[in-house]
Amino acid sequence: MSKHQEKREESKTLLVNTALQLFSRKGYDGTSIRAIAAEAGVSLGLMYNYFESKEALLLEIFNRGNKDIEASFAKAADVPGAEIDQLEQHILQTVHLLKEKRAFWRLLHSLRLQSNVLAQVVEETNAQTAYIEAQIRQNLEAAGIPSPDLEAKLLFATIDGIAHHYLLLEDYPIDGMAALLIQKYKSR
Amino acid sequence: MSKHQEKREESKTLLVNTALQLFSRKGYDGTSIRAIAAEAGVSLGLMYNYFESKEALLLEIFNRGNKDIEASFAKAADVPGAEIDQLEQHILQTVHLLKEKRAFWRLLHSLRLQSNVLAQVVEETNAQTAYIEAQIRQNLEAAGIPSPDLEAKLLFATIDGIAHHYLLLEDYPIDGMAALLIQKYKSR
Amino acid sequence: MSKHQEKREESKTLLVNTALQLFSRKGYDGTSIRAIAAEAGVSLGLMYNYFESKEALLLEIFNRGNKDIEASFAKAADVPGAEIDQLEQHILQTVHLLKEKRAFWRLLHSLRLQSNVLAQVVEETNAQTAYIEAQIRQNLEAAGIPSPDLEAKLLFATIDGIAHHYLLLEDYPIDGMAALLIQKYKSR
Amino acid sequence: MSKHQEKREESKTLLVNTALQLFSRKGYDGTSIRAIAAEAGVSLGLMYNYFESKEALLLEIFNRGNKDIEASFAKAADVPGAEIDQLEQHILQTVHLLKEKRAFWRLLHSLRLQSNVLAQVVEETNAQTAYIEAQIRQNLEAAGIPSPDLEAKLLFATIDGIAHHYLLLEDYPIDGMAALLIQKYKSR
DNA sequence: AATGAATGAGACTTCATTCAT
DNA sequence: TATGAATGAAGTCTCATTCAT
Repeated sequence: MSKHQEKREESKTLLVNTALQLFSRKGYDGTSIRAIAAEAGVSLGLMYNYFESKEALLLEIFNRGNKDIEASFAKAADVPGAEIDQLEQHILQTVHLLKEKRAFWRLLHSLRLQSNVLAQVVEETNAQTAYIEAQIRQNLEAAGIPSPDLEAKLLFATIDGIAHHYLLLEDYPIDGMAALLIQKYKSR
Repeated sequence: MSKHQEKREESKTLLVNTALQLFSRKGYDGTSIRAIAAEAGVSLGLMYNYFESKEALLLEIFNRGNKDIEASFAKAADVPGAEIDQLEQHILQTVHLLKEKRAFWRLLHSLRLQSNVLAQVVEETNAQTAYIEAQIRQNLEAAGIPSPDLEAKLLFATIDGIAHHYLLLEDYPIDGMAALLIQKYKSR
Repeated sequence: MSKHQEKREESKTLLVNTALQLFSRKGYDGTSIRAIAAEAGVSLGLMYNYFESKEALLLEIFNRGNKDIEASFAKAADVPGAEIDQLEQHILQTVHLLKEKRAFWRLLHSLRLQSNVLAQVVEETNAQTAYIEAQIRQNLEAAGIPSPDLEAKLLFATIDGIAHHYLLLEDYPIDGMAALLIQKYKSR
Repeated sequence: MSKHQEKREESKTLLVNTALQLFSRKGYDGTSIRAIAAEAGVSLGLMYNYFESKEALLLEIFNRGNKDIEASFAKAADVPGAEIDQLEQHILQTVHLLKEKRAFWRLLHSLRLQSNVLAQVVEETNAQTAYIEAQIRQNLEAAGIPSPDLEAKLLFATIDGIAHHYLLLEDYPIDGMAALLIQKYKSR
């Protein structure tokens, strides 16, 4: 990669990260391009050298975020083990990601119900979501649990609910919650 | 009630309901006053005869919504029964409310993470939320379940997660989810 | 005058007086029809039964105010006396009117430079103004003062300046100012 | 100064001057941002790149105007001479300023009685006003004139009245007025 | 005559986006 | 590439005025 491309990549990453922080804190509509540029310490117009529009910037945030998630889960999926252990791994992995990418998850959860802003983004995230749910279902099925479909949905909803509360509240005991949830599945 | 007051109340309710539908579908920021007026079939300025601002309109939506919720749960709380039965009642009641006031819940869930628009509204809803969680904890405690605090948080997160998915997706099997959840608590 | 007409006149006067107070305090542009109606304790629409528009109401205020001024000066003009005494009378009369109709004068002075609001009103007041100045000039001329034209303009400007400061400031020593001004003309 | 800063300053000054002309002609409330932009030949939104609000633009007009006045009087104050000559200088200086900055003075006089729009602006101008009056009083006192306080107020009111009439009327003989006024003080 | 609900033009302001430098 | 001045559509809100009751 040339010096030039490196610098380009650096600026892009700076803008993406700055935008993510602001979108997460103030919301997508509540964050202006000007504010992002100011916070990043670059000029207003620079953003348009890298992104076609505000929405394209958001899209890039999601692309990178999704890539991170995928990578994280892909790594976890390679670990062999009993189905229940895989569920445990999934839960712990989710908690880990939530903590590490809190801003991204906040943004995702805050935009999930705003269909106006995000046809394309929601598509992709829904696909990922469906995939995760399918994996959970397979694990439950393999573990011989009855009505694995509803059970998968239930576990998924529970994880999502915990995530949402963690993102919403300060001092949410997410580790305790994860441990309790895992224990419930182990004790069956 | 005078003719004028009747008309007033009618217009207010029309605006509140129209705004709720649009806020729920397009988001608060994505819905303009003009759009609300057009959808309601009234003039642009009418809203300002009844509400001080767009935010005041939102506040009224929440006031009415919170009143509905309170009334619904107050009625349910009177029903005596074993603690587990009360949990069952609470879950069924929540499902009932979700179905009946889908638009309101969508709005609430979509705004929960937007700290910019909502100091006051969030306050009140959080208070209600905390109260519900406390009730769940009491029930769990009375039923002799260990670590009732985390358990309450877990049940609450699960219900919230189910609600969120119901609000997010078409054709979510919420009744099946509720039944499965109830069964889990009954079988302990 | 019929009972009906009396009541009509009463309502009109109430609106005129209320509007005068508010226009004087908050300015013409800063006072809404709604505010006038509220302050007068009548309905918003009532005003339009008596006045064609907000501007027509202002016009009526000026008509009545001008009538008062005219009457006051007409009475004073009848008093015979030396020319200097007539100047004294004029000054004292003006001070008297300023105190008695402070709100009206404030309104007049605040609108005199706003050509946008008031073609018609300014016309009439200017006519009166010219007439008063002419009278002053005649008196000065009769008293044998040189360049009576400029002198009249000067005295007029002085009186107007005193009036303006009286209307602008709290606790302006207008009586002392009048006495000093009179003394200057007497001592010539 | 950079190219950007130059352009910035140019646009700011263009807007300030255009706004001053329009405010002076049509009044502050009677002049819309759209009208200012159109008259200046720029876009509607440009103003907001330089001023926070319409009121901030007005404030800038006053800041620049006050600076001009201060500079003008500061220069005059340095000239030594008898007290009466200083009064003469003050009067001539005022006339000069009135002619040179007619629009600004018209605006000032038209806003002086509108307490609603102007807390901050009026403050500063009042301070300047008080200072000028105090200087007049000192001169009169030094010249041995009795009741210098009232005399200062009288002279100040006279100058203000002349200014007001000059600003109000076309073809006002302000030079003749100034000469006459000066002569009165010289002949004592 | 009196009421006040309803209207809609127009005001101020924001902000994503363009483009000359 | 980087800058930031400039644009103008669109948003919220105000208010004089109309009109059915």
